[in-house]
Amino acid sequence: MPRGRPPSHTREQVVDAAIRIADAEGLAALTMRRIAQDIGAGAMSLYTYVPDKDRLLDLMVDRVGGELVLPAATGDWRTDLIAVAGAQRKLMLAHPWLPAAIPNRRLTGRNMLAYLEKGLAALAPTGLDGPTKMEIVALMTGFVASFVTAETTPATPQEDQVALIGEAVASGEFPELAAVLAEGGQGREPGFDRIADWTLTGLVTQALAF
Amino acid sequence: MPRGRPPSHTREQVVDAAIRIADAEGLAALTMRRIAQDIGAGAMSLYTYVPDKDRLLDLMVDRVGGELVLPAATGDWRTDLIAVAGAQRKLMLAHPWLPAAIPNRRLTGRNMLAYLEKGLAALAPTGLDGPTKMEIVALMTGFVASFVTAETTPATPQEDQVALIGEAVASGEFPELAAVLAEGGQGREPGFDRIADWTLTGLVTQALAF
DNA sequence: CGCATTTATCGTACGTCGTACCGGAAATAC
DNA sequence: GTATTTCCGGTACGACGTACGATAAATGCG
Repeated sequence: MPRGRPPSHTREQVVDAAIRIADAEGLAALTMRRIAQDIGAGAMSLYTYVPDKDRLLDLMVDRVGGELVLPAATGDWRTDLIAVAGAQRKLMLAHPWLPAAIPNRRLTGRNMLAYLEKGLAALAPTGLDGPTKMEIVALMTGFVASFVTAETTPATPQEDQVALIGEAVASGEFPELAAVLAEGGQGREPGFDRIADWTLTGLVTQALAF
Repeated sequence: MPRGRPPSHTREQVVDAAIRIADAEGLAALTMRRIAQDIGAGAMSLYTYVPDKDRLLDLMVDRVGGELVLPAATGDWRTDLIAVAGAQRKLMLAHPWLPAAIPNRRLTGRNMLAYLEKGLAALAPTGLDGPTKMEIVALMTGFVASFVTAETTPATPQEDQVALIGEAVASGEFPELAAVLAEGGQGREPGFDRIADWTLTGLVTQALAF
């Protein structure tokens, strides 16, 4: 039997509440007091379950990492790799704070290791060496994070930005930019699946050709 | 002649001091009070030159963007694009806070527009449509930022991480990861130039093939 | 010159944050 | 009972961004 006063909550409850808040209101709204309030505890009680806010973020990242669902590997690296990227994007769209929270957190838990494992497994048929496979998985993660960040940031065409671009184009110093803007949206943006295919296929193909 | 009390400093001085601090001590050490102290002013005086800290970050990003130096374009998109990526990496290595500061700041000033222009110019010979070129430049920026972040983060092999990986590998649930680790460093990490070449060449090649 | 006007300076202060500290509460072991 | 262990959470500290407003320093006008 455990000695001492029994805990009123669990680490999981704390992490879940934090994820719920971050999902709904963003990372900026995620404060220790807010989490405590959500689970009906005093602010300082959280420190029974989590050493500090930074570790809590680690735990959040690893926890949502467990939500990654992937179809069974087909053995075709192209298909499998794109599937991993797509699953990751889906995860990041469900948890928009994720791209901002990931950067420095290398391998924070088993779920992140599992993700890495999936990426490596998808690349296994290519026969690439270990460091290259690691690099490609890391690159893929970064790429997906960048894409989703751009995707979820509402494109903010602020007045001052419009003015800036307008006069820049008018100045004639940015001919390529002017051409692209003049062209309008006729080319249509490529979209995630196409971009992911280009990026990953291109990257692996080049690595193999080397 | 301007009326009123003349300013004791300039916006440039404020931005420069901020960059100096961020370069030397990181973004976390960049506080308004610290900047003010550095230039010998009261904290609140800064607000004469800058509306708030967030705009100051915009100004910092755009300012260092002016340091980008590129060799003359050769007309070969592969060479030119890699040159742009390399210059951007150099910039980020000189200002390690840059990758963290860029994310949401779309086109904060003329220097960032100039960077975009360079990227588009490098891609001009490919004949790709506007949106695709824009996407590729954005992807390139994100990729370089990811790479430099990984590069400048001191790889932190913390005890707990080592333990985590150790037991994970021992559990047998991560065969691919185990294989890569067992393989040792024989494959040698590819390095930026190689990676950039693979990524960009692969990406453009795939886009062209479409 | 004096005086109104304009602009910059910056001390004080407020609200918020992460979290150190520590007395009190709640459980078990003896 | 009492000692021991563990968790709870109020209070408080230092740091942050920055609103406010009194004060200072310049010009333009009489």
